[in-house]
Amino acid sequence: MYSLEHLRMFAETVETGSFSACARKLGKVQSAVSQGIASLEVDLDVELFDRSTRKPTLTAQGSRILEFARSILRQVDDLNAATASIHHGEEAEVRLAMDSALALPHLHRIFHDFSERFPTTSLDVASIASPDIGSLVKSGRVDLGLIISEAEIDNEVEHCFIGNLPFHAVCAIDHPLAGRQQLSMNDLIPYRELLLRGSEQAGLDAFPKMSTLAWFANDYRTICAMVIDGLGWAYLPAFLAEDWIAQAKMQRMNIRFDHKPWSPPVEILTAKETTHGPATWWMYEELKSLIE
Amino acid sequence: MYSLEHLRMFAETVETGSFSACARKLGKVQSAVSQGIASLEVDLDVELFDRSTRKPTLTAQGSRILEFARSILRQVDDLNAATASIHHGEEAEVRLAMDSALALPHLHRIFHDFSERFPTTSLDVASIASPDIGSLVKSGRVDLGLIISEAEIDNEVEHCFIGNLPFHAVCAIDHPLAGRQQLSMNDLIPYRELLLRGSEQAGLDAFPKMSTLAWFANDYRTICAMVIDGLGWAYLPAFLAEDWIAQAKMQRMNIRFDHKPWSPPVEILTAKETTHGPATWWMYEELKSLIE
DNA sequence: CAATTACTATCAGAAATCATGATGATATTT
DNA sequence: AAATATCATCATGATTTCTGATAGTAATTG
Repeated sequence: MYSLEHLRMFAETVETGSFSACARKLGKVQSAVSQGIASLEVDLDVELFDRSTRKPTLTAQGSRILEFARSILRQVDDLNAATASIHHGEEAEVRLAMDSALALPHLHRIFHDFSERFPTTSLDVASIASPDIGSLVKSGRVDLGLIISEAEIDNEVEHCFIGNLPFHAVCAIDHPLAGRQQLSMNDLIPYRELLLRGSEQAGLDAFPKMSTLAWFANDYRTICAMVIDGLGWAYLPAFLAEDWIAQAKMQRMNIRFDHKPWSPPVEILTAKETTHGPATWWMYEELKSLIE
Repeated sequence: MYSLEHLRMFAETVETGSFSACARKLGKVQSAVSQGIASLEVDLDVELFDRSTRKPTLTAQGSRILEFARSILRQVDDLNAATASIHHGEEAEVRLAMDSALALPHLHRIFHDFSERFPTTSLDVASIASPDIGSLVKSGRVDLGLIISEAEIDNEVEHCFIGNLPFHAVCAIDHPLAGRQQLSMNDLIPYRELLLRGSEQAGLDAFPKMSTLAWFANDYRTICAMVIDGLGWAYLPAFLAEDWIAQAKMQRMNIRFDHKPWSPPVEILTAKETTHGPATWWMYEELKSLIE
């Protein structure tokens, strides 16, 4: 039966172009490679190289086998990377629950870096409304939570303030409130407000309800779509709203009591008294720089 | 260094639940498996099984490694399938050039069957206008050609007639010719006709040019889009046109001299005096039944 | 409860595999 | 023409793997 060493010899010979060079590279003797390839050829009953020329050249069949051999060796590298990862105490998986309002462009940069730094650790991202995330962290079903803070602080989980996320009040371009200047709270009351609400603690809303009539969704993308459809007005994360404002799909509202964009605090949640591995820790540190 | 046998032992032990069962299945002795797994654990420096219980149970680390091991073994199976394929004389690749007018639904069934019967042989499908295919077959750049016949027969390639493909004359729903009854050839002349034309032999058109003004494309999908856009009328394969007619994007023209759908012959081309492998041969046979 | 069965770990020797270094043949470079 | 580099082959030694025996342990059975 052929072994991984045989496949490695084969691939390396193709790479370097000669048995001798392959042997040097793999720290073996030339005859070892020569015999190794020969025995691989016997095992597979396939002639891999044409030895009639100066340097052994791949046969058509050999190049077909080569693809498979390389593929196997890549997987072996992955396996070795995984064991190295285990030795460094890295987790098999990092589970992150985050509010969809926080899907900032910079987040994708962080995810990308994560994939390079911890290639064998998988990342499980759940997009969940902020109010629901605390209990997930508390129960250990996720490692990290990324939320827009609630009014009260839950002492059973660790909080880390990382900045404020500006929100804009927006409505559709043809909404009755669209053109109006200096809106007061009273002006808003008659119009439907679209709010984020978690599924678990229905009463605990992160945002103040201003209008008498409110509709709820548990995802900012849904709210976004509803605003564009003219179903109501809402506070949306500035980075989300600005895209749509630029496309003239929605419009910022001119509200008298919003001198500056309303910017609720953003926090990372972790369970207390839990030991996290380096990947979770790394992610935690990176998320601290999520906002600007 | 661990070997494929080690990985196989590991995977099989997990599968069967015990070292002994694994040994029976792999035709070894129990102690060989016991030692094999132990040496794998030393090589990786990872404890794969928890031996404290009755039957060895995977550790968390073990299950992480297992995924990689299984993946490697799957690839090894693929490599072995490829060598078996080589031994059966199967080709690494079958190259098919076909007219886009012949992308019948049944063709996908044939491709699917091909992938199951020749899993390690790849298929290269080029969508090329019929007039250009002959020379590709002749020069050996493709193994099989699937064309709508030209008037004259090229004696340097092998022809196999497999049926007739009905064409409908169609135009856009709002085209001037759309509603008219009993169109004669003279009625068509003033309106732009959209024709298929190959890039190589520009003069050799498979279809008669009726209108004074004609536009050309080398792909029926393009012509389809042009008809829908109202750029002209065309003969389209019935199976293609019917989809769009059902969606009221185009309309069949009522032409006096077309009592029945115009149905040019369809042929398979192969190079003369070439030896093809079983995969090409199989494809050839299947394509014979392409047209019902 | 004792006997049986099925399992794993360990060990020493046999068997197989693999690596080494030397040698000869051939092709390329100097 | 000499020097250099390559590959195949071979006998030997090193290493790994397999085997069969033995012993210990947990579950099952009568």
